[in-house]
Amino acid sequence: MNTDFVIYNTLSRKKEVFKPLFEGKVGLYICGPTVYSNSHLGHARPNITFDLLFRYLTFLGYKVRYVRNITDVGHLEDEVEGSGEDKISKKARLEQLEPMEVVQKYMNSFHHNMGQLNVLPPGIEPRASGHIIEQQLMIETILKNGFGYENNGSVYFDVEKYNQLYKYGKLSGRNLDDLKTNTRELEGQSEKKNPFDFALWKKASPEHIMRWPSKWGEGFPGWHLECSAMSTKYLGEQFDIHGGGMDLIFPHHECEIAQSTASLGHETVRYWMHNNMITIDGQKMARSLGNFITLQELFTGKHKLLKQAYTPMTIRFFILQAHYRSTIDFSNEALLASEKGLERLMNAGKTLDELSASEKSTVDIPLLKEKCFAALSDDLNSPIAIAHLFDGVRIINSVKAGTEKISADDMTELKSFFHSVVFDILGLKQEQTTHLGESEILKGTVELLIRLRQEAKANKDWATSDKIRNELNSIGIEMKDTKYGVDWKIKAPPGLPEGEECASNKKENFMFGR
RNA sequence: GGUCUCUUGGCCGAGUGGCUAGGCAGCGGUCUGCAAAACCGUGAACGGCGGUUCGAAUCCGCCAGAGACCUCCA
Repeated sequence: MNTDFVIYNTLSRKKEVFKPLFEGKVGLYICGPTVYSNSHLGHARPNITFDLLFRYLTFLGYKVRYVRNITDVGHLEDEVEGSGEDKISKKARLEQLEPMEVVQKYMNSFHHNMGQLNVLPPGIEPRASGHIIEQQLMIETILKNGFGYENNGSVYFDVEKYNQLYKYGKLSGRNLDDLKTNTRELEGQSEKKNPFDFALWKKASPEHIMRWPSKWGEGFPGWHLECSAMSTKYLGEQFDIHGGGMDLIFPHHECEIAQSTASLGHETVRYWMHNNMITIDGQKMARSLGNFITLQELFTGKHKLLKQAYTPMTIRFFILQAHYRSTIDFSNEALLASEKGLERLMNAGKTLDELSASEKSTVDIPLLKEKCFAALSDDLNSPIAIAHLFDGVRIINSVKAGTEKISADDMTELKSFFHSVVFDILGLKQEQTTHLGESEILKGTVELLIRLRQEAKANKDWATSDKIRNELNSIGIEMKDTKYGVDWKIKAPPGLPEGEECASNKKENFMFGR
């Protein structure tokens, strides 16, 4: 493979050939979650996108230092003086928990969900709360360099001053004049020189429970500082790639650039990558908009918008079927299409192991492979790569059917290619179909019925065998004869109103016979 | 209001100045006692109006619609 790996750099708004700072090594920093509630479908997107990036870089032979932070200090909900309260402490009050208990709970839940989605853990997962000193030191440097000012126990970044030497707004394509006219004036911003200045350190009000001592008084770090401090600590004063959601471009990443530049005198990030949003009815899915579906809800089907449960791999495949810089619109139809498509892809993987080789190939495996990797190297074009995989699926099935032939060498090549792309790079996996909550009694009963039906079939007693299948179907158990045996699953029980909690689509691929 | 992006067949989604995206659904077939599944094959699209061009869905302009950011957000 000689193709260059090209990535879209938000900073230049162009695709650029990726050249790491140090030969063979990549420093990668991803903005992780703020852990104050369960992860939703929207969170799956950056994590899967950058998991794909990490996996692909690794596949290309790079040694990747992969850092993804956990925000556990809490960003301010608003800046209204006196009522400033961060998300984590607010949640803590509601749930009567220690802030760190909340953090732990949702961090665990996040890790669990990521594991289900087969998202690989980063090499370093630093927490903002564990890097207060680093953040304070950075503030001191920024103050020393003249880009910040202290007022009433809080420290702010002086954007105007910064803009005189550097350009504030280069990542998001803004200029300060526009910001001056368009930044909303919020109440109680009298501490700031300008409304677009942002906090580096914020004085904690008496009721604020997350607080640390500092030379400016008790308080907590500003919202953007942790990423600047921690990325520098673990990846150095300059590193290759920084990723995150598009909604973080402004102000979060813009502020990061300003902070890093103000303290170091130069920028730290070489390539900025941003994933687009998941939409629902055409609108961004977000916690603040209340239109989100948690991953847990998706996996269990317990949400009023869900017609059924979707497995983690279906979600992963759904996300990979769109390019990361496009929006994807959520719908049951789209997810169902992904579920079916994924099944087809995975079945082909199994079929691949059953193929027999011929003298010569009638199919072009090297070309397939080349096209697929070209797509991945073109700014991680996973939908195109998947389209080529489906060409591979057709080849596999056609060879199986005898309408195409494949040589032994090509078959080895195809197997290795298929395995690399599907499992190692796209990070898909064969899902263990489990019986979520289904009782052993039910399982035993269905197995008994299957056995009775097999016997009826053996006797060509079609009346009985159809009766068993049809009546099970009418009470909500679907039975299918496959070439490997009998496949059954519980489908949505009839008569349940839309959105009612039900054990729909708990897939049970119990293979009976053979 | 400012900045930016998008508008593709029934649905989801790629891509491109002339050459099949792909998946799902539909349709036709193979297989099967039947059904389903599986597999093979297949029709169908580029918001509207102008312009540039031998040729535009792809480039430019205008219009319409949708969205993102401008406050926390993945």
